[in-house]
Amino acid sequence: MESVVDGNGGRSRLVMTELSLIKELVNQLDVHLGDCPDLCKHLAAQIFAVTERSIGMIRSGSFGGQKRSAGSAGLDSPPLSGTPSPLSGVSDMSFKANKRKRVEKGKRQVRVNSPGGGAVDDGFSWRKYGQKDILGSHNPRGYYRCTYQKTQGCAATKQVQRADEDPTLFDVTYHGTHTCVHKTAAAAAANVQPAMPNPDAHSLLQSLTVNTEGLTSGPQQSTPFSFSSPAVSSLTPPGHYPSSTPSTPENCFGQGVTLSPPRLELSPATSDSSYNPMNPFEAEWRAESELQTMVSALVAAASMPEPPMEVEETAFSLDGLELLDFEPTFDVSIFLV
DNA sequence: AATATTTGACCGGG
DNA sequence: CCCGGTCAAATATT
Repeated sequence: MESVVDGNGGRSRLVMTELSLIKELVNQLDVHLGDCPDLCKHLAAQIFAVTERSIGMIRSGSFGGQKRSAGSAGLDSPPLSGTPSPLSGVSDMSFKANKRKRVEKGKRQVRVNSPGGGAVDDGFSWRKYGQKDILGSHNPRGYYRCTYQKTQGCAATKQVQRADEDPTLFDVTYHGTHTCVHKTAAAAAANVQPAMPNPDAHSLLQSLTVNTEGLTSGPQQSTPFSFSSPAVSSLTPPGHYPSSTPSTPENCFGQGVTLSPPRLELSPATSDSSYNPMNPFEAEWRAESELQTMVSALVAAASMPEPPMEVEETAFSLDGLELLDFEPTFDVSIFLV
């Protein structure tokens, strides 16, 4: 690493402050989980808001002085189009000691275990729109988009592919963020006033470990993070967009979801040689995106009557921001009952 | 009838 | 031209 010529460090520090705040809020939430549901909800909402704000800070740019795409900032769909995927598992080499995995921006890859061997339900409703045989893989890859893409302009997408080795395992890659509002979840979040916060929320909280070390000194790579213009445009009903304050997060989790610590596995043998340093801001953004997702899960857990949500542990790490191999891969096991 | 899946065509990037 | 991703017509499901 070279000397960290700041310029972004300031903003980084800001974001870190935000993260610290989140941490603190989580602590409070943890403390009050037992007694006051309302307060908990409030705290959760606050956490969500702060997270959002941080994301906004990162996204609104003004890195090194220039602001990028200020107007179209409302959209939170990462580059959906225009970014191919070098991420494909490819190759038979299973889990080599390949540290840095190349995952495109805005993607979250997880490995899902579906004992039933069948459809994997992650709480969202998807609509399949394609299937492809993938080079080097024995099983085809399924392409899904959010059911509400048409009606709500939700740009979330996922790809599901059965693992070669174990047919009960699925590699799921999520793209984009849900902007839709699942009825059931929405109803739950709106009405349900759980007299007693479900215990699972507590464990979720405990595991919500935000590791901010390494975030301190901002990297110097000053390439402005430019968001390619979202492709949602026309689908999005104007006037109704969670541009800054999504009062109803996409906490549509309903089924049992188990988050386990990030694990390095399955690496695309893509020419790692000439890797282009992933934009550190992008790393931040993605990191926070993960956070947001978890917070959403938290909110969901806190407001749902009796979710079968089991949480083992979730380690969330923000370090590696200066490194290129930031690895936001989560391991998710979904239990269908 | 409306909605979801299947499947080959199509398209764009590398 | 190959490959991964998406479209869309045909088909299946409800």
